[in-house]
Amino acid sequence: MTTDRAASSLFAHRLKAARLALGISQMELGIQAGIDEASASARINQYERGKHTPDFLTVCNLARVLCVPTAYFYAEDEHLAELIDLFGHLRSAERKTLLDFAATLPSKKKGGT
Amino acid sequence: MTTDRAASSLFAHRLKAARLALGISQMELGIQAGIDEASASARINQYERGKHTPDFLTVCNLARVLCVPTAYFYAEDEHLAELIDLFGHLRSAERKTLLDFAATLPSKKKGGT
DNA sequence: GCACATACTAAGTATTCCTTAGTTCTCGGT
DNA sequence: ACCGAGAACTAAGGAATACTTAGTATGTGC
Repeated sequence: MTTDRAASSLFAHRLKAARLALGISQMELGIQAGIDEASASARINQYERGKHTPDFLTVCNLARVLCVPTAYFYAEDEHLAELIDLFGHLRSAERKTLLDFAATLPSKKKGGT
Repeated sequence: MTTDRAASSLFAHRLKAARLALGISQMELGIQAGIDEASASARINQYERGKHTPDFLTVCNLARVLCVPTAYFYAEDEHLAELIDLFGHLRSAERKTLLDFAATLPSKKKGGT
């Protein structure tokens, strides 16, 4: 399993991908996320290179700037990452519809009652 | 918005809920997640009370024990948390089905093409 | 009351992050 | 080729946070 090794780079990878999708610089991302202008560039770079990991509040701010749910950064499964991203762009009614549909699908185990 | 305040307790809340759903003690959860027996109880308690936050690798281990995707702990939206949990119990084929269905739903903005 | 399991906490040590100050890389203009 | 500007990237130390240890509280059955 690559879970251990991937753990340190998963967040970094998703952060960089989301930033490039928006087409802004590391410094700009940091500033818009509320980081001091003097350290924004260094910090975002450290995050994207996997050198350091931000605390949860910072991740929330980054997610807001990048227009993805916070959970997106922690999705190990690629399909799950996409699903979370899509969910973030839905209205309340469609979110409910999606959830209801998911509940109808057969689960792997724990058949329930 | 309660995003800021919730940030510190969101992980704690979801961790406790998932542990209780499994019906194991704080110490047992910690031990099964690979934490030293001597500090497992204290650490899990600190996590559930929002006193401290574990690093990403530890979160992955906790998720494995608790049978939820890692991203589940970071879902701000309650519906999203449920969706992630359901996704975790699906087989590969059903995951794809769910993702395809999500893609058919109308998105909030950025109508795109 | 006692014994045991579980939950919880304070405090010091250990570890990690944030800030600062800078270097390297890339590219467009001349 | 050279220069300048913006972007990416890095080392190192001070600042902040988590982990370990040791112990206290709470609840339950005997």
